[in-house]
Amino acid sequence: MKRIAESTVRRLSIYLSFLEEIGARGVLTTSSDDLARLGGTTSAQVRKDLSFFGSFGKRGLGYSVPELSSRLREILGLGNQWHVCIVGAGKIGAALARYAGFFERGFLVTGVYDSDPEKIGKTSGGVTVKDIAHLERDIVAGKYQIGVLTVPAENAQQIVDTVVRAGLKAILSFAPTQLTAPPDVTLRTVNMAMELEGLTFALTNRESHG
Amino acid sequence: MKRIAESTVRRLSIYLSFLEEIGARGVLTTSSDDLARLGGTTSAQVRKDLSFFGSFGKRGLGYSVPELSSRLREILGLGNQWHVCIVGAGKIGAALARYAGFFERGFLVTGVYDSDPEKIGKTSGGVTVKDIAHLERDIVAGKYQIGVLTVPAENAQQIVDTVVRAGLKAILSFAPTQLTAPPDVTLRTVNMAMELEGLTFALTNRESHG
DNA sequence: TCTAACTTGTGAATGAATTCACAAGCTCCC
DNA sequence: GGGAGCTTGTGAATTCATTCACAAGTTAGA
Repeated sequence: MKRIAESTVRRLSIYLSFLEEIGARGVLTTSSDDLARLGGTTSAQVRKDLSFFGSFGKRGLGYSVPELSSRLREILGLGNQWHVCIVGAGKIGAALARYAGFFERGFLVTGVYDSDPEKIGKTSGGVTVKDIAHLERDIVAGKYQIGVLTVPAENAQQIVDTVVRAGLKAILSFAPTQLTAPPDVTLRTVNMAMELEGLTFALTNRESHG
Repeated sequence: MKRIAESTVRRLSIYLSFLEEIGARGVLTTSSDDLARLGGTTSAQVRKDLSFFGSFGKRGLGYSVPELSSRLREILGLGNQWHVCIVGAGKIGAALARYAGFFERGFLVTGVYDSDPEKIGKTSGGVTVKDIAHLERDIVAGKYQIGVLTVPAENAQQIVDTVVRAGLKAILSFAPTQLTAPPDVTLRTVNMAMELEGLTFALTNRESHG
């Protein structure tokens, strides 16, 4: 398969959530134009994005909402359930652990880890907090496919190294620092400071803003 | 000024945080090569990114850490303090409100709003939760330059419309839905579901992963 | 069956971002 | 002062992503 751009995958997510929304309202058919309007893009872009994976529409008619939803879920790997561990039982970790949206999409938060003895053994978002000393062992045992890191910037790289060594291949980090992982590991970082700086940059430099 | 790509701005943020880190350790000089290694990019990319804004280095020698830090802070608009309101006093809103990293970078969370009477009047992250009915008035009064939205997907677009009407020009949303705003408003969305789907896509389709 | 009205799927064209490659400039040391 | 050794800044080349434009396929109705 040809390499797919990250931007394409992001748009597929957007299309899917739109499809699920209109599907729930009973809409049976849609068009690349509809999908584009909601996703803030163009119909050509929608068709090109989908064309990387096959042809799912009918010329003259458009796309079947249930069918395209199901194909997109499959492409995005949402067919099966994924076991997620959260590392760092702070406020954000707790908020994520109990976030219902995850569950709906097939993500099961089945473990929360922390190093603070004060937190270990207590519950966070319906899950008992485990000692981070057991994290590596649990990953090796195959308990998780995805790790979400909500730890301070100082510890983040070391934890990435640990979970990677244990065999985890997918990591989502909320630590405000740049991290590195081997190429066979997918690592995404959400950095709030960076997002805010994107805003202040725009606020400061908008003599001519598109 | 030429239009600057969002990816460039993101990298500037990375460079800055690296510069501040080594600056705190007393390092006085660095090179595009150092900056590249930490930022996960190339030295040519670093120099190109900086070249959009001027020339800050000395050939043969590199960059002065304090000087480049200060120029980047200026470019990113971090010279002045920014007043931030958080809309939605749930778990994530509370976590953000008390996040110290914001303060260090010059972001002051001076207002938290919610529509739930149970929450109004209580404190969240050191700030008293205000009635969302007052939000528009407070923005019009110039209390905030940046809004952070941690509200359910269903309400998000309506709140965007409200704060935009009130004159806010910079919005960071954590709602798991696609939002639209006029072109003179900078809107960034962090969508956890989308990030996780990026991971499951990679996990599912990695017969050949670069 | 034939035509009109649509909408997809996709090569080709364009546009944007990254990488290359090297001249220009700075420092150090003899 | 002059050469060696670095590192920047930047046009040119390349790679990657988006948009264009239209042939091909589908439906509906006469």
